[in-house]
Amino acid sequence: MERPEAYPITYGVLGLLAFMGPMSGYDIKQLFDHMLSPMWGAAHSQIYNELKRMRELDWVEMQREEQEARPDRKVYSITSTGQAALIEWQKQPAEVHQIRDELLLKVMFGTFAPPEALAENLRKALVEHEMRLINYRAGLQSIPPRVQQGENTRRGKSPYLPYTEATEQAADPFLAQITRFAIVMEETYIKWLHETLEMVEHVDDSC
Amino acid sequence: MERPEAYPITYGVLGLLAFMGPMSGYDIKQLFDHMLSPMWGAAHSQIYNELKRMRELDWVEMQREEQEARPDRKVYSITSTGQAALIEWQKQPAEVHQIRDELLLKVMFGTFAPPEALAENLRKALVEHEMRLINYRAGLQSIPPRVQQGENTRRGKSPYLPYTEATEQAADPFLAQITRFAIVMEETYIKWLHETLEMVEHVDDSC
DNA sequence: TATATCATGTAATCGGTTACATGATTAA
DNA sequence: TTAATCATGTAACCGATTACATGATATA
Repeated sequence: MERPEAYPITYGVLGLLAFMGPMSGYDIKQLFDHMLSPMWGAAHSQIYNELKRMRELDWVEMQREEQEARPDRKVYSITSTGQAALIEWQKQPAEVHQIRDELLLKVMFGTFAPPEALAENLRKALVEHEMRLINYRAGLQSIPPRVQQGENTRRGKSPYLPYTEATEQAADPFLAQITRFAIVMEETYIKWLHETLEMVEHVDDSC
Repeated sequence: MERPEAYPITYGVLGLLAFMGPMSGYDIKQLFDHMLSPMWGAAHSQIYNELKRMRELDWVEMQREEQEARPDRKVYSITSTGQAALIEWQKQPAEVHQIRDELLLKVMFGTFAPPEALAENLRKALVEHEMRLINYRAGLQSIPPRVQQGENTRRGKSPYLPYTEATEQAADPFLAQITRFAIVMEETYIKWLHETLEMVEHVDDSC
């Protein structure tokens, strides 16, 4: 079997360009951190790599935007080839998710942990996940002001959502559903962390 | 800062040796697939790499077990240096979990998906996650018969769990808690998949 | 004064996956 | 007869992270 020329992260960047309209690598990094953090993470260096890859594939094109006293912005937009690639990707089966959570390993081997050390790790995770939950609840939907909606934007160009006043008014239902995912998963995780912390603290007591 | 000489996967293998007693690389791979799948995955090649790494660190030692008509088994056991490393790891802060789920990317950019393609992916994920749930419910606890419990096993060697009849009788509480994690997360995921599938099918109807 | 933001890239490293390699036994 | 299981490893590749590199402006 041939190696694929693109990867999930590639389509993450491509999807953002299709969804939000033309923007720079820097903008994409911001959006990745704000919108895609519950699904996929990326360092800025990787985003620039993917943009390079996609230019070679003719999935995106670049226009230089000159600025005084700052480095020029390179604004990328999706091409029709890119649009087709995005749809093609949607037709392919998705790789099933594999968790890689170090905290779970530490809990699994909790027998070998000083209880206070494990409790400390659980509390740290609680803080982190509660912060995430707050952020998701505050609304992943709100689009950062920097990125303008161009004519390539989802609202005018979606090939599959019918154009009605309802869909025009409402926030994107898929984005809403992703936000919901992030929220319910964080809630479940947090509840479990509380349970686990209680368990660890009880073991601590009985010593 | 220095690069660490070991990684989560390293401690996954080390933890299994501490928890279950001495075993071969092949056994470890089986256990990884059966016990650690909700936390971390590993190819067999990587497990052999980690064993090599840990031998160099003196965290494990190897004894050859000769067999007729089959390749010799190399049985690894944790050393006292390894025990110390495992405890040291528990004292270090854990990296916070980052999700990388391709299906979520596809849902996020669902506007660009032919509805039937997205629905198909959601149904495939439902089957997969429901199978996982069944497996987790059936009991991750049940230890495969191949691996014997040696004297290095958790029940006799846990430095932090007091030796009582209660803990002796009960399954390991940490393992139970991991099983619980796997179950509640799968349940939440599945519920969300149903919701999302319904949404996608309704959009489909309105066309 | 010092950190954060804006803005784009390259280089080095490495964990993790896939493919390659071998070969006997056993169950469908 | 085909595939799975037992059993261990090496080699190639690559996605992803970290560090290196530059430099102006604005805010604390």
